[in-house]
Amino acid sequence: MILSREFYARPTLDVTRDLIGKVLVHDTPAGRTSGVIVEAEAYIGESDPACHAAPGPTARNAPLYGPPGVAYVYLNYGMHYLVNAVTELEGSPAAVLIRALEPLEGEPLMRRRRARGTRRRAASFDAFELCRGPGNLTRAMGITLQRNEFDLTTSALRIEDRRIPPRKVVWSRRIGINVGVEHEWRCYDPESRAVTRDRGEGRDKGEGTREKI
DNA sequence: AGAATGATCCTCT
DNA sequence: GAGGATCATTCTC
Repeated sequence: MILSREFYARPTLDVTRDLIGKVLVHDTPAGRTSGVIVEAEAYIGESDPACHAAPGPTARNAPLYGPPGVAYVYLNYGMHYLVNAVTELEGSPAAVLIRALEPLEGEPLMRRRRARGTRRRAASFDAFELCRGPGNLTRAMGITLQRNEFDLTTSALRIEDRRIPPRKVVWSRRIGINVGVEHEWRCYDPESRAVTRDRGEGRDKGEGTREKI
């Protein structure tokens, strides 16, 4: 079942949490790829300095101001496409960045896309490595700027509820930003091997989850 | 363990 | 013309 527009027309943090366990699907001439969302981040409004809407409306961030349930895709660092799902009502700029997936369909195609242009062989990729990180998952799924503003409720790029058993979720600070770091708006399944490894801030908690190999 | 680096290009001032 | 919601690898301490 494809997620409805109403699903996205809610507070962004609710949508972020509820997207964990849903399935991102992309159909292309090369075939279908899909994966279970296990990590996502919320970017909320012009008052969130890390949100692309922070400077006010521009040509690039226009989709954020549009209706919910639409894809916002943009190029980051000159080489990575990042995909977001626009949330909340039209005129209220907010979105959820999809950060990691567990591959479901089209894993061989994902391997080929990830290996393309590199020295690595397609077979050398670990399954959980294919869609770990927002730039990696768009590469594996063949998502480019061309998909910007696509309707996630009807198009070849969509998010479905496939009744995957509920995932455990935890919240943390967002990754890869220097402003708005105080918000714990990153939501992920701590037991998924596809989740981005936590670099950056040292852990000050007594929760010594320092992993050894 | 943490910092630096390079690939690479669209968007806004 | 500067600066990114990155990633993997290579450095330095």
